Amino acid sequence: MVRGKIEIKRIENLTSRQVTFSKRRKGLLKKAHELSVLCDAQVAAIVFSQKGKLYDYTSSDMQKMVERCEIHRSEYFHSERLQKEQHVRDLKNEITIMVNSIELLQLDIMHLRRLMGQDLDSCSVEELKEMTIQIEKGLTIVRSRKAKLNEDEVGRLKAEIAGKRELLNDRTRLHEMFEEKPLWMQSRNIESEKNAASSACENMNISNVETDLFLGLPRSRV
Amino acid sequence: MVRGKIEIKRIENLTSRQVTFSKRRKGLLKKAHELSVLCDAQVAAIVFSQKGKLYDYTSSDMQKMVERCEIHRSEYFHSERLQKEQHVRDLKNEITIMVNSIELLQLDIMHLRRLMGQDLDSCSVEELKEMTIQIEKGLTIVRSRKAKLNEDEVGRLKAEIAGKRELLNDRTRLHEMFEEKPLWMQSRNIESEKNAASSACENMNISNVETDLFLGLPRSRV
DNA sequence: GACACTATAATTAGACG
DNA sequence: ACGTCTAATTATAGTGT
Repeated sequence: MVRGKIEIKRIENLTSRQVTFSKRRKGLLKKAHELSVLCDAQVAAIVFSQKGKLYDYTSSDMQKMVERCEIHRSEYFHSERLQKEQHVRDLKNEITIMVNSIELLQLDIMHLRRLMGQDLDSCSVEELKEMTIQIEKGLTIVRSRKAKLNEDEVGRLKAEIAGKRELLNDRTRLHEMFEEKPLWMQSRNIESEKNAASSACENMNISNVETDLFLGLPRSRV
Repeated sequence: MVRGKIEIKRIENLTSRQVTFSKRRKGLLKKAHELSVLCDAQVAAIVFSQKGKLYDYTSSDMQKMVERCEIHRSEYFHSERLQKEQHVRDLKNEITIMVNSIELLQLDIMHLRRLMGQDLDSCSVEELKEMTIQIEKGLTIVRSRKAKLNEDEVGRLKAEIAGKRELLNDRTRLHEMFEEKPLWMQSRNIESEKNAASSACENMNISNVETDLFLGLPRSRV
């Protein structure tokens, strides 16, 4: 066999292959380095042995570039991650706050429902006593509010009637001044005045009765 | 100048540098290929020209490895991302449900609060009338519940007293049978019986009065 | 495995087209 | 920008230590 020349195909002899690997690997990395220096280029040469061991050359620019890329990627990844984690934390906080709100509201409702006569099984006599007082207070307030609204309405109606009566008086005086009193006018006016007065009285009585009733016994209203 | 030998440092002449880049680059990639074939190794050689153009060689194993790595990474990234997005969606759904719950609870509370006499300004006379009826129903239920508890208590106490009295009678009879009646025993027992009876009576009276009052006028209790 | 030696193959600088 | 030629350099297969 002529010393030197070989075919480019897998070397079957293990020792020979390992030796060649060592020599040529060194040569490759050297050439990669020479190329990057001579020509000012970015060069990377990476070799894994069959056993998985790594041998490599990377020009400084290449290394910087790869590093920068990695840093960028990991920084972006990291910041995106942090942002999302913060978002999740915010949502969980919101949920916690809501759970608390709901619990408070439910307590509130439970209390109010009991005041309306629901779920009284767990209440003691003392609690029931306290609740009765609270309900009565509420009832008093609702009733007085209703009474006030009714009184306001009565006042408004009275004022309306008073206004009409005055208008009527003015008209009558006007007719007297001109001594023009046709029968129909006289009788009609007196009649309407009577009606207005009595209906106002009726209204007043009704509202008074109602007001009295609101402050009195509930049963007596039926 | 001796033809051939050069120093390993940046070639200043542009043309010369470009020529050398071309020749040596080709040589490097060829050597990378030869190494991978001869020694059955995974080899990658990557070169960027100054203009940013890429020239590379990667042995097939290397390429597969890199591809597999990328696929794995992107699959993992994708699945992680999907999982997190689903989590965020779940949290948002939870919040929506809670917001709805809170709104419903608040409506409930608003109604119940009005029944307890708060925020009545916006209520019409008709609404107030309806509310009064509701409150009275609630009040009746709370009162009858309280009355029932009190009656139960009274029943329990009466039974207790009856039991004690019987026991006392038994003992007295026993003493009569043996004609042993020391003064201290007789007096003490009668006294305790009296106390028990009177306190039970007191309780009964109070509960009767209270029950009557609850069904009567609120004002009359003050 | 690593190193040294050496004959020979392979690469390539410089020049020219 | 690329191919060719040529002399000289460099890399390395085979061998031995």
